[in-house]
Amino acid sequence: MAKTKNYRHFCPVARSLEVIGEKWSLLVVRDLLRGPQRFTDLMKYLGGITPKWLTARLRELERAGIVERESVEGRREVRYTLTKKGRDLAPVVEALAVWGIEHAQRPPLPGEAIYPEQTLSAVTMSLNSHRHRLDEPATWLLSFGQSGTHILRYDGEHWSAQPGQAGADVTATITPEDWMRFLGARRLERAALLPTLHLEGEGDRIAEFERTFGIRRAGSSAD
Amino acid sequence: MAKTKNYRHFCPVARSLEVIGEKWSLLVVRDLLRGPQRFTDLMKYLGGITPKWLTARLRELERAGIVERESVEGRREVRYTLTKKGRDLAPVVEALAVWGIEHAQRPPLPGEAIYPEQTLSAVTMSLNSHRHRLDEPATWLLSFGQSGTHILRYDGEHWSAQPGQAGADVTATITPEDWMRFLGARRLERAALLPTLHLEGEGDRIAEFERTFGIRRAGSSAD
DNA sequence: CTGAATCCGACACGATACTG
DNA sequence: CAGTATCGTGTCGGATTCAG
Repeated sequence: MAKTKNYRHFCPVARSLEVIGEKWSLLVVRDLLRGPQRFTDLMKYLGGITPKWLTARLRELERAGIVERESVEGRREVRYTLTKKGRDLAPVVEALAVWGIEHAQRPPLPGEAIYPEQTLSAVTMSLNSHRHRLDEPATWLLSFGQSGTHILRYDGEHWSAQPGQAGADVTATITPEDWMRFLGARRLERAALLPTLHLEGEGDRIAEFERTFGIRRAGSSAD
Repeated sequence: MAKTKNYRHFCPVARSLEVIGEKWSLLVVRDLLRGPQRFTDLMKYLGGITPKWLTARLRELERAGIVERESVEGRREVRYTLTKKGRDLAPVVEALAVWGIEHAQRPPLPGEAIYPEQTLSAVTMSLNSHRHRLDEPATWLLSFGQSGTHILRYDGEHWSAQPGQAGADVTATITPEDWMRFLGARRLERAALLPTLHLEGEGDRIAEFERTFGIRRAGSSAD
């Protein structure tokens, strides 16, 4: 890494890119931002990386003080965690997610790795970044069948997402594939895909959900 | 580009990196964020890029709708400008600059390309990002000898920088090299480098300047 | 002097297989 | 589960050349 990806600029942007500009590096950080992960978890989320390169990236990130490697006592497991330096990369990942949602979306490709937690994390980043507000706190449950359930929550100020279940104001039941297709669509096409979400809840709470995802209203949407 | 830097994830972060994750791409955007530039301007600021790769990156960024190429009527000059899609990358560059200032700084290497405008742009990003405030608006003049003069301005809310001269509250006269060394130093070492700045102005305005650059006070500094 | 194109070598990376 | 090893390909740097 130090060889070719060396800009020799006295510029913090160039310096940052020298550290985390290699292929896969920022995606490793993206996945570790959701919490500690094991080697095979990362392999799964990064779908397509070879073990050789994941090892290489993790070693580099470790040397750079971004990632910490913790061996679980007695077990063969290794947990990778972000240090503070690593967590401080959150704004970078967030900015990339926001830009990607606004300017680089496309429908999912056939056979593409599909992990709802990644998209939900991106959706919350975008909503927080655009300061999207509701009139009151809300809890939305997204049920992806055997791919698990996730909660998208607005606490009156910030948005957050986590795997799990809870009493929800709105429940969406949808396959991961259809969810991706919905997110990958532009506003006008989303209305047509709305039935695939099978929304349940009170009428005005459903309307909030739809507005948040850009149905029938411009501006302040997760696009 | 489309070959190896293709993640096949349905994730906006991965999508963004597919578009602007190649070497040099974001640095081209960094320099165009300060305004339109010609091919040779970019060559200069990117110190080290080969014309072949600058051409390649500009073509890719053009195809991606991030950069626009404008031929100046009658002349051979070509001006490269950012589109809205390109300007929307500002938060990404900003986040990288902030992280780089906080976690990847180092003193300038000998023979390293030195362009004060790049560092000033990064400094304003960092100050704005940390919401660094002064009690009143301020205009600071940085005179780099034959490398030109630059103005760092606080309008009571935001920080900005531009090349040029103006009546200033504080004037610093310093070589670009010493300025880089100052910025590359950690807080404790900066105090020692302070004399190289040759600050002029009223006592309390100078104190503001010093506080902003982390002298004698922790927190809310450009570090 | 500006805005490129061309050839070549180094190494970053992908695909596949294998191991403690 | 958490990696190594081997081999082929693509990306990039360096030097040179070229047309307005």
